[in-house]
Formats: sequence, C-alpha cells, structure tokens
Amino acid sequence: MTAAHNSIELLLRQKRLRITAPRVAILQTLLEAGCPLSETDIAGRLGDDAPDKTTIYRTLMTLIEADIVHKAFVQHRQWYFEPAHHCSAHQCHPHFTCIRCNRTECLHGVAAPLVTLPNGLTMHRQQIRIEGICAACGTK
Amino acid sequence: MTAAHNSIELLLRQKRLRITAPRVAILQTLLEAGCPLSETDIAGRLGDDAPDKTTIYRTLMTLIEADIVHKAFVQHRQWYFEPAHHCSAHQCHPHFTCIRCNRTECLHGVAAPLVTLPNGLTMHRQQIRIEGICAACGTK
DNA sequence: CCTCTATTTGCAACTGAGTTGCAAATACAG
DNA sequence: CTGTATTTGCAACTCAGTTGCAAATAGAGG
Repeated sequence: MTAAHNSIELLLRQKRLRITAPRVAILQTLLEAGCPLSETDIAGRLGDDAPDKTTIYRTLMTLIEADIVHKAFVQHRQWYFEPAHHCSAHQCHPHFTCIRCNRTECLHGVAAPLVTLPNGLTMHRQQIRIEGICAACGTK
Repeated sequence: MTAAHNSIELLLRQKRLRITAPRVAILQTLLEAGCPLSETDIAGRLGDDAPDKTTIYRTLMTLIEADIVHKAFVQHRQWYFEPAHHCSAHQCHPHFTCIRCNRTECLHGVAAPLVTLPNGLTMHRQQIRIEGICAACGTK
C-alpha cells in the first residue's frame, strides 16, 4: 500500500464512496496522467488489469458526481476526463487543441476572466477551448 | 426563387461551391434557425424533403471547410452546427447550457476577451462554454 | 440547347463510443 | 462472521457519424 494509494482512498472515503479496486485504479491513472484521458486511454494504461469498459464509464460518472473528476472536452467523438483538483470555483484551465497534429494540452498558468452573464443566468462552470497551432507544428 | 435563396446561392458561389439542392436547403435551415442544430434537427426541419443523412454530414463538412458554418458544441454525443456569420476573427459567441433543462442558448451580446497564449502557440479560434442555471429554471 | 466530365448524392453496410439489464461478486456495517 | 446494499462484468444493444461505390447532376465548353 503506497502513499498515493492512501490519499486516493482518503479522497474516496471523504465523499462516502466505497473503496473498490476499479475506483482506485482509475482515479490513480487520471491523477498520474497529467493530461485528460479517454476511457480507452485509461483501459490501455491499465492493460490486462483494466476493469470492464462499463465499469470504467460508470466509475467516471460516479467520480464526476462526487466532483472528483471533470469532463474536460470531446475529441473525435470521445470524452476526455481529468481530475478536478486544479480547477477554481467556477472554471477549469483552458484546453488548447492543435488543428495540425490534433494534440490537446492543458493551459494551467493562463489567466481567463469569467464572462459576465446576462441577468437571470447563474454560472456554474465556464470552460474555454482554443484551437490553434502548437509550438511543435508552428516551427515546421 | 426568393431573396433568401439568392443570397445563399451567392454565398456558395463566392466560395466556388456548386449550387445544389441539399446545400441550399441545409444552409437555409441553419440561417433561419437562430440557434445551433444537429444533423437530426436539420433532417427533422426539412421533413420528407431532407437529404440523406450522409449528404447532410458531408455538406456540413464542406460548409465548415469553406468557413460558412462552425461546429458549435457537443451535447449528448451529438454535434451542433451554426452559421459562422456572427463570429469575429478569432472567436464565436459563448454558449450557455442549463444543467437542469439541458437547453443551450447563444450569448450574443456578451464580452469575452481572448486568452493570452503562452509563447509558441498561435490562436485560431477560442470557444467558451458555460454551464449554469437558465432564467426559466432559476425561478422555479 | 446538347455533351461530357468532375463533383455530388443516396444507399447500404459498417464503426465504435457509450448505455442498459441482469446475475454474480464484494465492501463494509453490525 | 453474516447479511445486505452496492458494485462489477458480461452480453447485447443504441445510434451518431463514416466509408465505399454506383447512379445522378451541376455547370463548363462547345
């Protein structure tokens, strides 16, 4: 039992979620990744030990309801998921997708003011997605 | 032949695209809608005259390449499309999705400054998506 | 108004992400 | 250790979007 395992179990216990092998494995994979992952990414990283596809999706939904994980963005018809721990109250970091190489990166250190909503609307979460050319593709 | 038809044909001709019935019908539907539509929305609005699903998707892709239409957002695993004519150089209006009633509206009159990108990255387009409670659901 | 050809359309079959129902396994409270 | 509510795995399914190909057609050049 590693320290990382302990903190993951603590996180689950705080949200009154049962400690199960799939939940620990999926959450640990997302935390270690450093970038958003899709269901197939998660299954791939866990290899033969990966839980069933259904379990991965249901676990992700459970973690989203508990506000431990967020849906980050859609790419090629797939959802990408990331830990919610770096998000401020109403906003995660922006995501940058390169329209040449199709890779997406997280912009952590970037200022992104909240939009002022018209009367009547209440903000829950603001997401910013940027399309452009990444550093590697720009110099080619 | 209506005036609307004429301006649509002009738009297509300017982009060197052939004037075909499906293209005119799909573009007119999007222009009249005032909100983003999915492929099934478009087919539904055109009724029995609707082109084949394949043609709708291929036409939308053609219009996107010609910068006449944009992909607005994904909802429930479906893409929604809208005319590009209200977008500024690097940004469309933000989209607001109500997490109770699941309806999405366009925020046209809202100021949304462009994020300052880290060195090396070039901006092509910035999209803002906001989740929250809409006016109707907020007063319930 | 015709003819010819590159482009576009419709059909059918497919792909694959995500979902659903249900029986077996299991976390954990007592 | 036992009982039960929760969770998992499997199999079958859904449906948005794609692909290949033959038939239809826009529009250029006579």
